[in-house]
Amino acid sequence: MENRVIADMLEEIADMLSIDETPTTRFEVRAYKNAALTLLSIQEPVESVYKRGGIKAIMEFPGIGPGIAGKIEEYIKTGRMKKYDELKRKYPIDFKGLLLLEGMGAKKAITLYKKLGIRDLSDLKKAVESHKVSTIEGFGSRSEEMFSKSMQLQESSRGRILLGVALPAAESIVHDLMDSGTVTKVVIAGSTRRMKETVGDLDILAISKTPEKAMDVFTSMNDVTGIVSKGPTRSTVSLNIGVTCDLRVLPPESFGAAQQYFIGNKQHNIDTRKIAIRKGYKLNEYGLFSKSGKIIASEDEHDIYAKLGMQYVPPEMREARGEIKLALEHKIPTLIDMKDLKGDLHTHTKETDGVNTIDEMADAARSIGLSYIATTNHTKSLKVAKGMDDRQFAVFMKKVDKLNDSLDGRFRVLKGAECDILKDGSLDLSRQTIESMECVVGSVHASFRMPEKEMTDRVIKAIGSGLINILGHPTGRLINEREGFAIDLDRVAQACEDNDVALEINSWPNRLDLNDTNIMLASKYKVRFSINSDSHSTAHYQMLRYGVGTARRGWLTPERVLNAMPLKELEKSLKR
DNA sequence: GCCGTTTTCGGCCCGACTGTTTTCAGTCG
Repeated sequence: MENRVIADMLEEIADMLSIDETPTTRFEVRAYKNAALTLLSIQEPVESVYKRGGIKAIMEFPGIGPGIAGKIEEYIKTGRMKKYDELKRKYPIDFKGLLLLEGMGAKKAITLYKKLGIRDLSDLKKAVESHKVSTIEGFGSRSEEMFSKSMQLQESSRGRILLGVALPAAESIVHDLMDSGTVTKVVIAGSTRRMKETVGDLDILAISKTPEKAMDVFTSMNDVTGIVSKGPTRSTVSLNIGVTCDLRVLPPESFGAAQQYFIGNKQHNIDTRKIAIRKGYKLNEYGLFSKSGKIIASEDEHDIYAKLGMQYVPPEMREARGEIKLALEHKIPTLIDMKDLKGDLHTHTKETDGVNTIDEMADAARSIGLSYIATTNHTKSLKVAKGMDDRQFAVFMKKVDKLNDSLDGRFRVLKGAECDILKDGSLDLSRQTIESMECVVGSVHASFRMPEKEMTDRVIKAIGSGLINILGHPTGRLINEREGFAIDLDRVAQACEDNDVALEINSWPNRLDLNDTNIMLASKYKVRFSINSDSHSTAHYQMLRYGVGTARRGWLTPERVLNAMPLKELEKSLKR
């Protein structure tokens, strides 16, 4: 059972309690919401926490006390939660679906249910189409329009877009604004800035002497499909990629505070504000203020953290996963950065399903500042990708030798393969072929649907073979397309530690596998990680930044990253 | 309902915008 299930129930309890608001329920509502947030942020299923340490162990988590822990226990034991059921009988509403809509909160949802019997999105759609919603007190034609627009947007985008779509889009907006000369400073904020794997909307912050003109540029960009709202300080547009984008124009003196505030995430901000309060300050999006209202810091984010006695927190870490404590202790690690990458250990060529020659791949890698790559074509069982057999690899490796000779030490191509880990855990090439290679990625590409134990045993057998250097895309998930396969990552990471095998962070925006939380989980073991592009063309190297972003979200330092090593050191490390 | 470097009672993050009002509730980030 996923923690999300229980978190959703707690969230709904909060929604339903919020309707009969009294001074006491107001904070009860907040307590349930906080507990839901906590559940979403913990990696271990709360069910196994409970099995291990009972109700006491659940109460260890912040925001979960005896009341809510008791309800979680009840749900784990009986599959029901009395309080939830009682409230739900009173309000049989699909809060989760309805509250995704712009301008819809719990109170409006309940009003719509009481007056019109609306329980879910399809009810609401009918009511909006027949203009019944605007007959209700407190709702007007604008509300109707907004709900209608929001439902359409949701249908077309189904929520969130990939970072690989969001970041280039945000960068292009930044570029357009700078180019127009209407802004003097502009930055990306929000989950895009935190390099979250999916993004629900874009946030851009700017300083402008001519806000109206900046907003004109913003709302008339090519990619804009509609204007949701437009004002001098804030405008929102819909983009053709299926999400909305906010532009906020800010006074220069509060640009730092605004960044701190709009980069988020929400819980990180709340925690930071609490630190401010403890110090007798007040923190908001305009600055850090003393009790008397004197500005302590505001122009520069770094100053704000410093004045709070904290180390600067890189945006990718701002997820309320313990970074606040580290910042207070001045123990924020120096995270891996793009410039730390010396090479790329997972690339393909036209011999299999790539589009470029090995010469072109090497050349492109060198031109972005890398000093080596491993060429890792697919193996024979992956027929769709024209996987190669032992004989074909022998021929190809001669070509690589020749290329390396001609490069004369200016760049190095390591011979390798992305070798399929077959159903029984054996490898898709002969031992002899693999032993003649320098860097081998082992990957699961078929028979995904195995029970967890079987899959874990399969992968661990490959790790223990002493023949692979890197476990490729370890969970096999495809964001918004396919769940990862069932695998016990603790056991896999332990096996990697024992056999000196690195775990891949695959940089494809629809993979990002391992993801941030799995990186944190695996980091408990003495394993290295390899941030690879899995390039199938020279253009794909640019995806490395998504892998690096994900590694930073997982708090990785360069020392833990295999391909942050200089070539000499790497070669030693790859010896099997 | 949760929580404790002013604590086991009395607080709980905060400001702005929107639509619908005529002074504000609800929603959002």
